[in-house]
This record gives sequence, structure tokens and C-alpha cells, in this order.
Amino acid sequence: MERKDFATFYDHQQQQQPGMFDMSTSDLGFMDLLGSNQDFSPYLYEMIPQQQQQLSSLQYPSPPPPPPPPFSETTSDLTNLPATPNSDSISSATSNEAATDNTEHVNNNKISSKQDKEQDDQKSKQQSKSKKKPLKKQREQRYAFKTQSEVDHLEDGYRWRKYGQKAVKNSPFPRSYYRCTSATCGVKKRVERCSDDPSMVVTTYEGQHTHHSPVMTRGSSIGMSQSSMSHFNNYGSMMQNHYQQQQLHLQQQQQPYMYNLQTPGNYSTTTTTSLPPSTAHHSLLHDQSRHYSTSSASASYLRDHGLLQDIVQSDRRKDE
DNA sequence: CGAGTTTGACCCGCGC
DNA sequence: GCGCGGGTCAAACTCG
Repeated sequence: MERKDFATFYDHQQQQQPGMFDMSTSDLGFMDLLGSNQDFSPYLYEMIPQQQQQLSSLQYPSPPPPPPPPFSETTSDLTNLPATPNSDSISSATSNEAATDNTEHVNNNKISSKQDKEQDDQKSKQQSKSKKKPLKKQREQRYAFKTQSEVDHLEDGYRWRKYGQKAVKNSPFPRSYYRCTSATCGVKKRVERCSDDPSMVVTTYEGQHTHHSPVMTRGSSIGMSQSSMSHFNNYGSMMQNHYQQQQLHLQQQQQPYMYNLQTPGNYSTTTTTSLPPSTAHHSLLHDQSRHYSTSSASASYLRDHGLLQDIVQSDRRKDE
């Protein structure tokens, strides 16, 4: 079975619009960058239409698993980025905090008596009066990856707890909601299958991990090197670098190269890349040599994270 | 028994 | 205002 990974990036800072996160249709076969106004936006906005077309016609490799969202540290590139234009609406509260507040309100309604509920309603009315424009809930930055896989929930080195599942409109496949099991980490991810192509799994990460992967923290067990860890920590930079690579290769009009990587899991991987054989092959072999000897599924996925270098952003969605 | 999953109910935002 | 769809909660359940 073939398996290909693609990535999509969203601008969570902007108000979510219906269909904005619909990744199930037209963008198969490449990764999208949806106007992230953090790391990737400068490249995004500088992209000319012709380049967009070229990019969208390419297939980009990223063998299993879909890479985890960036690990957040105080020294992270992502956290040092300038504030976004929309970031002033809610100054310090993250979307998770907002969600928590909201949750508390919901729970109060469930537990409290009818009288209490009315009081809550009155409170909320008063709040809405005092605030002319209710603050819109902001979301963490989102990173979505399309992965051709038989299994829905792909291992990425982190531990996830499923907290919901919903039927998706116009799709026979449900969407599953996961939260990072770490108490201090509010990262979420959604997993759903493309209705158009059931072999494609769309995994959307929201937020940044505030901790290392539970697999990687015991890194010696799987041989995760320091340089590998830095890939996670500097995810944004990686994306930039990869985009620059792609731009260069587009200019050079290189032919894509095909690689076939057998994995010990439920699938094998066929990777198409426009990277030179030396580069891409080195990436694969490098990771294989590091992780291939392990027997766990997680490790078999993790060994491929090095191909994050191969991820490239493509054209901006029109419906933004 | 703790951790994770399932699932129905609920809330919220948005479009009409 | 209403209905719809997305997202979340939490009790019940399963599993190791």
C-alpha cells in the first residue's frame, strides 16, 4: 500500500470561516499554506501565481508519520515571532484558556439549578452589554497533514486522548478529536478521512506542545539524536528552509525522484520528491539507520520525521 | 484501578 | 430568531 504525506497550514489567528478548513477536496497531492502570518507568511505572500501553479502540480514527500506540531520552547523561533495583526483582540488568553472558561460555564449550567442558570444568563447578558464587541475566540496555530494511510490515528510520538467524534457533513467518515495527554499541554488534533479519497487521512494539529514527546524524552531508547530534536523545536524554520529549497529546485526545473520505502507498519511508503537524490536519499537512510531497528510502531513512524525538510508550502487558498 | 474510548447532549458561531 | 454544523463535555464503558 502506498502512503504519502502532505501538510496544510492554517492561519488560526484569523476568524475561521466555513469551508476554510475543508481540506478534503481540491488540494490533494500537495501541501497548503493558508496564510500563516507567522513563520511562513513572508514566503506565502511573495509567491507569484506561476510559482503557485508549479508548486501545486508537484507532489511532496513526507513519509510516515505526519510530523508533530512544533514543540514550544521559550527559545523557539515560533514563539519569538512578531505579533499578528489580529492578536490584539485577546491579549493574553489562549484559545485553550478561552475554551476552559467556556467549559466551566457550560458545566455550571449543567450542574446548577434553573435559578442559577437564569442568573448565569443575566450575567452573560450583563457581560454582553458591557462588552460591545464580544471577543472572538482565537485558535492556536494549526498544522494539517494529509496522509495516505489505512489507519486513521497515526502515531507521531506524542500521546493523545480522544475526546470526541463527530460525523462530518458530506462525508461518510467521522472526524475524531484528540487532546495531548500531558496535563500542561493543550495541543489538540483532529483526524478525519477525505471523503473524496478515503485512503487519505487529514490530521490537523492545533497548538504547540509544551513538552517533549514522551517517546523522545526517553530518546535514548529510540536513538533520537539532538539534531533530530531540533527539527521539532524549529519546525517553522524547517518549513521555511524547505520552501526555499523548493523554490530553488523549481528554478532548476529538476525532475522529481521516486523513492519507495518499506515500513514495518501497516503500510509502505512511496515518496515523490523534487529533491536531488542525494539529498532525499540521505534523509531517508539517515533516519532509517537511526530508528529502523526498533520494533515499536511509534519508532517506525518517528524515524521519518527527518523528511520534514521536504515539506513545502504551496499556494494560498482562495477562500481565505 | 487508571487510562483511554465511546457517544449522546450541549454550546457556540455563522448564515439565512 | 432559527437551524445547521463544528467543537467540546462528561458519564458510561472498555481494556490492560
